Amino acid sequence: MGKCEQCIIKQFNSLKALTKEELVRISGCKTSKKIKKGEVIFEEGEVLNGVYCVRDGICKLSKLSENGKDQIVKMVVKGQLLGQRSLISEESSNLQATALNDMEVCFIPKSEIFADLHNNPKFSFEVLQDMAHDLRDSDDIIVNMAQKSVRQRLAETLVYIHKNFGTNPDGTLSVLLSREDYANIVGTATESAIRVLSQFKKEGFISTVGKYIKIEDLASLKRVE
Amino acid sequence: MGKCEQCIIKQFNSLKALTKEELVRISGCKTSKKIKKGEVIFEEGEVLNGVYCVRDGICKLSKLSENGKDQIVKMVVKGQLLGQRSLISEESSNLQATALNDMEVCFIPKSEIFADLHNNPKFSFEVLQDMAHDLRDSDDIIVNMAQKSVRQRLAETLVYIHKNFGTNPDGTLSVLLSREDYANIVGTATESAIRVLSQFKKEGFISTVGKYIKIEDLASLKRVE
DNA sequence: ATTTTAATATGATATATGTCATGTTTTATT
DNA sequence: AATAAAACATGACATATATCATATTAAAAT
Repeated sequence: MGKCEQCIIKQFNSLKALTKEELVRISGCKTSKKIKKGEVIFEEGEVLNGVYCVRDGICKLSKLSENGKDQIVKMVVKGQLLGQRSLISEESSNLQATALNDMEVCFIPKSEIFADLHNNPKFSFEVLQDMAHDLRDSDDIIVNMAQKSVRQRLAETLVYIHKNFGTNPDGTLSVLLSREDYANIVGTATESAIRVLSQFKKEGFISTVGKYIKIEDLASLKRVE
Repeated sequence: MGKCEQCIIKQFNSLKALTKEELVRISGCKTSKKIKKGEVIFEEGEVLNGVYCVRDGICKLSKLSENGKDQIVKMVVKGQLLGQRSLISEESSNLQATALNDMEVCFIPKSEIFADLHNNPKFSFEVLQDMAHDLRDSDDIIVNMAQKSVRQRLAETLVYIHKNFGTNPDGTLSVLLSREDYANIVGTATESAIRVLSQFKKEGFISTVGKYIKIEDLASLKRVE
């Protein structure tokens, strides 16, 4: 099992603020885990006893609505921490985490994180900044949900995924989502998401390579009204 | 001007984690301010040089959407801190704060807050918990926006205001919002908000006393489908 | 007190989106 | 390879909500 002190992944999250000694200590009690595509990492209502540091892959965070739909609230990729919010508020998780492709994560027990949060102000400030950033993102999502059309939201989702999660060598979006996933991000019916994507295809904004989506006209997608 | 060490308000927010000495120091450089109903406390894009501790009154945090509507994302009341997210991320504010009634706030300079965030882990943990809580709320709002009807969202808004901001002696909601405000919370057209509120009145779920709304049947409002 | 302005209310209609049905294609399973 | 099961696609129609128009009422301003 790899050592946290030497792991590059930590550069991308708050763990970078830890000292060498703290990392060695954490390294000693962390557990690595492989998670298969589609597997649930934790469920809504589950009590988390630590955080996950995502070494590879991507997952979705969703919340079941009363109408039976599973609204996707956020996606967490390689480099990011997973479960920090629930850990800090010491409540059970309000979201379910599901792997969107094969993942590799390290689980760090709560006690270790808490120790560092209380002893290393640099670390807790990093976590604070992280959450402040998430909060800003949430505000934007709320405004989009409330004020924009499905067409606009879907266009923005594609642009967001392109920008943040990148593309494969052939230019297709590296994250593979089902039409239902797209619907659950945007907050619409699966059929509506399908229709809008078909429309984007007709308009030449996107193309599809098998199940993968390729953005053909980013500028137009950004301009969608 | 009152002293922070003796102020009861701090019991309701993260400032309670500060030591007596820290409070005395903050007390020395804070400034009190009265804000009239309708006044803007800070604008979207404005750089905040500190946080506000709300001693009295209530304000709305909103974000202007491209379609010209001003989506209300959160309300901040007496006892809470205002502007902490922007302060921590060291970005300009992504939201505008507007007083919903006459307010009394204390402004605490950024340097003081930062000093304590870096030196008092109890304090920074309190702020962390605060933000974790806000994040959870945001998740819920996103799901509601995405999956519930205007009628449901408006019913929930009334229940939320009733529960969190309380009532006047005559039972009316103590927070006075225009129909436009309700529309901007729920993310709908003003006319739609008016229609739904009229409907609630017809159904006997609420009544109105002048501009004030009184909840007559909380159970039914909670059950609105 | 009168006028002006803003807020609330309601009808008529347009539009976006949801729902249901059905067909096709792709992916899994035997 | 054949079958079953998902995922994707599209039409027809229902419904929620937005928009525009126009009253009515309440609050400000003169």
